[in-house]
Amino acid sequence: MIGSPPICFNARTAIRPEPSPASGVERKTDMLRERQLSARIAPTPPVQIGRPVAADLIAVLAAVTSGDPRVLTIQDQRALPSGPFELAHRSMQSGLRAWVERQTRLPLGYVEQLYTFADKDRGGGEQRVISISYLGLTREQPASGEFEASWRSWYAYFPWEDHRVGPPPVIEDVLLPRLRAWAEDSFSARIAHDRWQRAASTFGFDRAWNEELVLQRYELLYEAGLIPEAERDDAGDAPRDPAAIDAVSGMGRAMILDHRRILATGIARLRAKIKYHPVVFELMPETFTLLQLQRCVEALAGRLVHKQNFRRLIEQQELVEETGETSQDTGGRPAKLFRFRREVLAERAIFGTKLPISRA
Amino acid sequence: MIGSPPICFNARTAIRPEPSPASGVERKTDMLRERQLSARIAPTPPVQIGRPVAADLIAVLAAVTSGDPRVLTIQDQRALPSGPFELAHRSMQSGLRAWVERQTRLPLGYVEQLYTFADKDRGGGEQRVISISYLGLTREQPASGEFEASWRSWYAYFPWEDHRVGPPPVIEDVLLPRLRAWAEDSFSARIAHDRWQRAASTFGFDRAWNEELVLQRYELLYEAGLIPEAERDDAGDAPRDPAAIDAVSGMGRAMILDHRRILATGIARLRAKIKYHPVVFELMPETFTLLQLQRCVEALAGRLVHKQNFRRLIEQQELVEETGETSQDTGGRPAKLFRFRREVLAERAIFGTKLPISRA
DNA sequence: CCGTGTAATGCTCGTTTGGAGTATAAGTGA
DNA sequence: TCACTTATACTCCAAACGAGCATTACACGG
Repeated sequence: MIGSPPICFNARTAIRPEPSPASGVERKTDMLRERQLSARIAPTPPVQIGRPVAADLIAVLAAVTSGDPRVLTIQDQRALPSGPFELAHRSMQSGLRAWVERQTRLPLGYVEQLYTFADKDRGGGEQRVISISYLGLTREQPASGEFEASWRSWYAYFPWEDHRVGPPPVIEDVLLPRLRAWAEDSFSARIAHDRWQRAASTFGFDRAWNEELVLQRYELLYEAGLIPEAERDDAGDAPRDPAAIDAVSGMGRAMILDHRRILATGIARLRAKIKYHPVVFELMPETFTLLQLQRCVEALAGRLVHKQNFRRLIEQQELVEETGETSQDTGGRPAKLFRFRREVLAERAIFGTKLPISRA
Repeated sequence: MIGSPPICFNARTAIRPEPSPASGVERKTDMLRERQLSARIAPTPPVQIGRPVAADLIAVLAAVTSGDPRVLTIQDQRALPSGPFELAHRSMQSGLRAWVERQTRLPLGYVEQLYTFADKDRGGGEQRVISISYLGLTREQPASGEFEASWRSWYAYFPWEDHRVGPPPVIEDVLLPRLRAWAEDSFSARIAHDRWQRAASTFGFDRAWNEELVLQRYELLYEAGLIPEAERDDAGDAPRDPAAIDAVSGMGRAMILDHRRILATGIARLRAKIKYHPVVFELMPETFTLLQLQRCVEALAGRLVHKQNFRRLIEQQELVEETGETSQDTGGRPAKLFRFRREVLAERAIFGTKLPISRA
């Protein structure tokens, strides 16, 4: 990547628009700037442009339905939706948004770039593919319907990530012993120690569980050869029968290419984000009870939250306001209905919304 | 929890999690995976490959020399180094690393992807360019020498970001009045209010200064038309005379295209990162005193730190170990020399290195 | 040799957060 | 009516944090 050109640094002049990596939410500003920029004249282009590559977008679209965090999948739930990068749009972000909304009729409340990958030969031959992945949040009842897409709980792909009812048995029953075996199967005691160290710290064998290490855990399992995708790659030839791959007990459902890794990246990002940015509301219906909100957060974080503290936090931050109505769904004292105070998005530049996650 | 944009809370430690798609530090895992993936056979390229585009990499290379945070620039300090994306390397990250090390002879201790941009019309006609930006940290005495590259304090580009000796006068003397004028120059009182609200919160007129909002501040100034680059874009034709652009007092040195924006992204990312990940050490020499370390952090954060608390934090986290030697450079009691305990990188999967930033 | 300047260090304090627990109120359904 | 479920109001406590005071150690200049 990056070429060898001795001293060259391109003197390109065209200006690059693009939505803010920070705000995620596309602002008027961005649009504005983009329009202006595209009207500009590029003064001095003469730069050797890199050789052509192909680019496409991959989306991790998340929603939470009845306490279950879901992700939109295609191809028999083995792939994330993706599409070619088109020039038609002002920015990739708006392009992604338009594309998703057209395909699924779901409004995307929030879009954020995740990561850009470059694989050698994917599409064959000389051409290289660049994949730019995005995380998008949408409301409930996805009603995707249309084509071959379907929503699926992301814990189907990462069974070890759901700690809402305590640590999943699969960790101790399957992962722990296999990771230990992997660690011990090393050339040196040093490597064995390091391996075990990593396993213990990412899975919390020796400390508290950290729900944000989704990607690290996946990568560790991959490296340890416990992930079907890894075996497939190792083989160097066609993947084994999908059914067989899925059959690898306890390791979760496999996906094509590195889609599962991208999904892990998205989950990790989202779990981190909800702690300091009020994005959860993008996943909630217009009005909701505090318990519903809490359940949503718990679904994402994969762990429980202390109810009283959760409420204290939400209230003291004035994130929501009462609608005046109440809901008496789940038998029990009726709960007040709330609505997200969108004003806070403007009020505070960036702030931390915190999540009280139980230690127990 | 939750949320979307702002929720306030005290400027205490606000530890911001991070969109770290991975650890940033390239691990064996990554290499491994990439090799495997490239050997893999794509089962069903579910995706039509997009039309060819050009791609290049842009680097924000940072170092801290004698209390000054520097960035590597080219073209008379008006551009960030960049180069075409080539297929020669296993990954973009390793490509970037190799390229930089070859060009500058600087070892990159840490590399992290920042953001990927896509422009319409840049290289002319049909072809579109994708720019993938990276943040790289390197040791002191950059000794770039070689070609037209030079290190430059990043506060030359963002004069309002250095609060180490208190808020820079430029904020109250220049920015505040101009932003107020911009806010008032709106169609509606509502817009005026929103504009002022944003200005006040990002620049801390009505609350504490938040050093992480580098990008938001830059974008705000851009939107307000106070940034030379914006005028240039607005003009719709060739940029004005560079000297004239730089002359815009108080607004910092301009750069080509949106390089300054990318730099802002890098600074913001770094300021956030040092609070929960021990990356500062990548900028330090092999051995150092705690005061030097503190100065480095202060240079990056653009604000002072409480010395005693800083030490307490560093020690209790066992990030460093004594070398046994002392340094008696700056007249005063000789300071013990320390060395970073690299083991911690392996010990803890991710942990928080916290920084005690003074409120005063 | 003493006084002064500059840092390094050690310790204390009071406040703020954040995790947890207890108690009580207010509905539904059997 | 009771049994059950959830909403809500408070209280406690300990760790984390921001700040300040006091003391120790050197270099240097008279």
